[in-house]
Amino acid sequence: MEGGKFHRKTFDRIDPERRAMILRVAMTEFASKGFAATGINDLARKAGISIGSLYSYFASKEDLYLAVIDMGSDTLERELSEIDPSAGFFSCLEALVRKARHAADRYPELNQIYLDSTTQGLSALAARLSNRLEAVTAKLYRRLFAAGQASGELRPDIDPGYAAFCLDNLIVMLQFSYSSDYYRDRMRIMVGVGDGEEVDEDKLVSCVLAMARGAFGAFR
Amino acid sequence: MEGGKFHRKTFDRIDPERRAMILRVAMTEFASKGFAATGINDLARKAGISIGSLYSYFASKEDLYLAVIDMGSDTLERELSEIDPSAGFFSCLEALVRKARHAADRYPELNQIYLDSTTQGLSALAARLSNRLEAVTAKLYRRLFAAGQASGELRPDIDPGYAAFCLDNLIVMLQFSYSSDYYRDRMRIMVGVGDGEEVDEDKLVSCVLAMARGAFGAFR
Amino acid sequence: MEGGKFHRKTFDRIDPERRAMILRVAMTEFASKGFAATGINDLARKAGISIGSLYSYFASKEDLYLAVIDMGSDTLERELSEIDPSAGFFSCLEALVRKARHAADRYPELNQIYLDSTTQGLSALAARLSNRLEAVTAKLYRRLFAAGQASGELRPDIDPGYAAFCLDNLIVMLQFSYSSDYYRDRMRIMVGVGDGEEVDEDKLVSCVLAMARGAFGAFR
Amino acid sequence: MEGGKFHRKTFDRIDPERRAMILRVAMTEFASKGFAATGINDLARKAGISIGSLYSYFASKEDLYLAVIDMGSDTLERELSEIDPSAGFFSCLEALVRKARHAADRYPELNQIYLDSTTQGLSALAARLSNRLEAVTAKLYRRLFAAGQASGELRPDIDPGYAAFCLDNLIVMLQFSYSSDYYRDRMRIMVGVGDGEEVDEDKLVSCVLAMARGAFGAFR
DNA sequence: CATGAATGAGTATTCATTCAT
DNA sequence: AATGAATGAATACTCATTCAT
Repeated sequence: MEGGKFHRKTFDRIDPERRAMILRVAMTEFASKGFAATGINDLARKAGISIGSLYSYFASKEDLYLAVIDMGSDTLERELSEIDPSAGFFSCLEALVRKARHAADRYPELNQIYLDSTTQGLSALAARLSNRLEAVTAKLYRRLFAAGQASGELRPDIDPGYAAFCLDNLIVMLQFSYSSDYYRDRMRIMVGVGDGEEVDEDKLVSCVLAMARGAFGAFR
Repeated sequence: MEGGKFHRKTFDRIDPERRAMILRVAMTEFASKGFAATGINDLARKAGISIGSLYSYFASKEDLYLAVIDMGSDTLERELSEIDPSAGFFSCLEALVRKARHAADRYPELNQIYLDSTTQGLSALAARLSNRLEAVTAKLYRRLFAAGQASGELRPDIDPGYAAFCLDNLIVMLQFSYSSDYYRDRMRIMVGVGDGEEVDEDKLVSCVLAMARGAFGAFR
Repeated sequence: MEGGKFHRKTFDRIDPERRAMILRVAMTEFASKGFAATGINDLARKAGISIGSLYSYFASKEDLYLAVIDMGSDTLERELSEIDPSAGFFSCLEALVRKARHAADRYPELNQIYLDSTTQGLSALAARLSNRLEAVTAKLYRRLFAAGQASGELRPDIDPGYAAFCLDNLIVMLQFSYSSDYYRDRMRIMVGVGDGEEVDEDKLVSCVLAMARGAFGAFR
Repeated sequence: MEGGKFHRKTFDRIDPERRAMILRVAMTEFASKGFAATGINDLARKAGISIGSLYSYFASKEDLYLAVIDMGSDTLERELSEIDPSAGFFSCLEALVRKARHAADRYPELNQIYLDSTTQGLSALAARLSNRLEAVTAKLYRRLFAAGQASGELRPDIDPGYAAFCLDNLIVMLQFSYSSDYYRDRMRIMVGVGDGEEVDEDKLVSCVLAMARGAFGAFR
C-alpha cells in the first residue's frame, strides 16, 4: 500500500542522503518539541539546508510533518510484514509484542511523533493521514485472528475486532511507555518499581500474553 | 490529597461563577487546540475577562494549563473515591471500566488535555504535575489487588504492579477512544465497524473484563 | 525657597513614618532602575501600601518621581546652608567638595536619580522642576565669588558665572563618580588605579582645589 | 582598536545606505526617548523596515542600543586620533576642548545616548561596553601628560591620572551642556546669562584652559 | 535548483491607572 | 482614607512563508 504523498516532486530528485538527513532532522525536532513548537527555520538550519530549499521540497510545515509520519508508517509496515500468520496466533502475538518493545527503542522519535499527532489539536492534520497506520495494523490482526480461529487455537466465539482493538491498546501503550518520558514515569509508578530498580520487561510481555491467552485461547 | 497550587491567591477570592467560567473556557480551548496553539489573549476574550485579570489569576499560560489539569485530577479523584474495594475485585473493575467510559463522555475535554499533556513536547511542563493522577490511580489498584488476593478472588502468583499497569492501559485507551477524534477513528477501524454502525460498548467492556478474568482470576 | 508641590493634600495628612517609608522606597526603586523601568505596583507593594493609596497621595508616577527629587533638593539645600561664605573662598570650596564627596556616600540614590533625571528622555519631566537645584547652587556660588573678590582672595578679572560653572562641573562629576557604577568605573580607568587599589580621595580633592586656586586665586 | 560586535552577520551584508539609515533612526530615537521608552516596533516603522528585518540584524533591543553606542565610540576614536601629542600639551588640550564643543553640535544624539547609558538603571547594559570609550580617552591623556612632563611644559610633581580625570570631567560636562536640554539650562543658570543672551563659548574654553594651566603648568 | 533576506501578523506578558467597595 | 481587582493598550520578540537573485 502506497503512502500519501506529502512532498513535492523536487524532493524525489535530490540526493538520497540529503533526503534522509532532512527527514531525520525533522523527525528529531518534531519528536522532541511537538508540531506547534517546532520551528521550520530552525529545523532547516539544523539540517544544513536553506529555508527556500525546504519549501521547495515541502509545501508547508504541515506537509513535512506528515511526510515524517508517513515515513514512519513505512517502517511499521516493513516490520509487520515480517510476521508470518501461519506460525500460530500466540507465537505471532509474542513476536508482535517483542517487535513493539524494540520499535520503542529503535524509533523512539517515531513513537513520540505518533503520540503528538493523535492529539486533539492536530486532529485536522492527522485526518490527512486517513489512519493508514491503523488500517495496516487492523489488517494484520484480521489475518491472525482468522488463522487462529480456523486452526482452533482461538475460541470461536470471540469477536476478532473487539479482541484486536484491546490487544492493540496494550501494545500501543507498551510502546508509549518505552519511548515517551511521560508514559515511562507512569509505567514505573503503576508497576511500582523503586528509584534504582528497572521494570521487568519479560514480566510485562508475559502479562500481556497471559491476558490474551486467558481471554481468547481455546479449551481452558 | 491536595493538588498543586497553580493559581494565584486572587483566584481564590473571586466569584465562584467567574472562576468556573474561566476554567471552563480554558479547558475547552486547551482541549481543542492543545497547549501551544491556544492563545491566551483569545482565551481571555472568550472568557469575557481582561488579559490583565487573567494574568492576575495565573502567572503564566503554563500555570493556567496546569490548573486546568489539576482540576481534572480532582474530578478523577472524586470519581475513584466512589469505588468500594470491599465489593470484590471484578465488580470493582467493571465499575472502573464503566466509570472510565462515562468520564470520556462527561469530560471529553479533560481527556483531550490529558492526552495533550503526555506529549513529549510538554514533558517539562507535565513534570510539574509530578504524576499526581497516576499516583492516585496506582494507589487504588494496590488496594484492589491486595483485597482480591486476600479474598482468594485473584490468583496469588500474579504481580499486582504489572497487572495493574496492563489493566490501566486498557482503561486509558478506552477513555481516549471515546473522547478524542483520532482514537475514536482508530477504534472503529480496529473493531471493524462500518459507516452507519456503532461500536458495541458492552462487547468492549466484556472483552476488557474477560482479559482480566482470564489472566488474573483464581480457579479457572 | 519652597519646593514645587508634587503630592496631593492627603500625603501631608498621613503618618510621617508612612510618608518617609514611601519616599524612601520610591527613592531606592527609581535610583536602581530608573524612571521608565520602575513599576508603580511593585513599588507600592515594596512600600507596604496599596496602589490605591499611592494614587491618592500622588497623581501619577511622574509626580512621585518629582516628589522624590524635590525631597533631594531639600536635602541639598540643607547641606549647602551650612556653608558660611564669610569663612573665605577656598575654605568654603574645600568644604563644598568634601560635602559633595560625603553626599555621594550618604545619599547615593539621590545622585543616581538626579543623573537619571538629566537624561534627554526625561527632559519634559525635569522641566517641571524648573532647575530648582541648580538655582540654589548658583546662588551660593554667587555669594562665594562676591565675597572672595571683595576680600581680594580671588582675582578681580575672572567672570564668576563661568568660573562657578566650571567648578560645579568638577563637583557634580565627583559626586557621580562616587555614587554611580558607571562613573565609578570611569574614574578608576581615568585615574589609572589597578584592581586592588583605591582612588586616593585626598589627591582628588587637592587636584580640584589646585585647579580652582591656580585659575581664580589672587597673586601667585 | 575594534569595537564589540553587537549586530548579526546579516547586518554586514546589507546595503550600506540601509545600514546607515537604520543606525541613524535608532540613534535619533534612543537619544530623544532613552533606552526604556524607545519602542522597537515604532523604530522599525520609522526606519522603513520590517520588525522581522530589524531582528534579523540585531538579536535584541539591547544589542541595537549598544551597536549605536559602539558606532559613537568609533566616531570619538576617529576624532581623537587627529590630536597630535607632539604639538604641546596645552595646544592639544585646547584642540580637545574645541573638538568636544563641536562634537556636541555635530553629534548631539550620541552625547544624549551616552548620558542615558551612564544611568544606574542601564549599568548592566553598559557593562557590556566594557568602558571602551573611557579607555580610549584615558590612553590619549596618558600620552599627553607623558609628553608634557617630558618636555617640561607640565609640572613634574602632578599625578597624571588624577589630573586627567579632572580635566576630562570638565570636558564631558561641557559636551553634555551643549547637547542635552537639561545641562544646557543648568549651564545658563550657573553662568548666569539672561533670556536673550548666549553663553560665551570662548570664555568657557578660556576658563577650562586657565584651570588646567594654573594647576598643571610649569613655573608660574 | 538553491539561497536567505524580508515580511508582518501574531505571541505571551507588563503596567499605569481607575474605581467600586 | 484605604484597598486591590480590573483594565487593555502597549511591549519585545517569533516564525511560517514568499520571492528576488
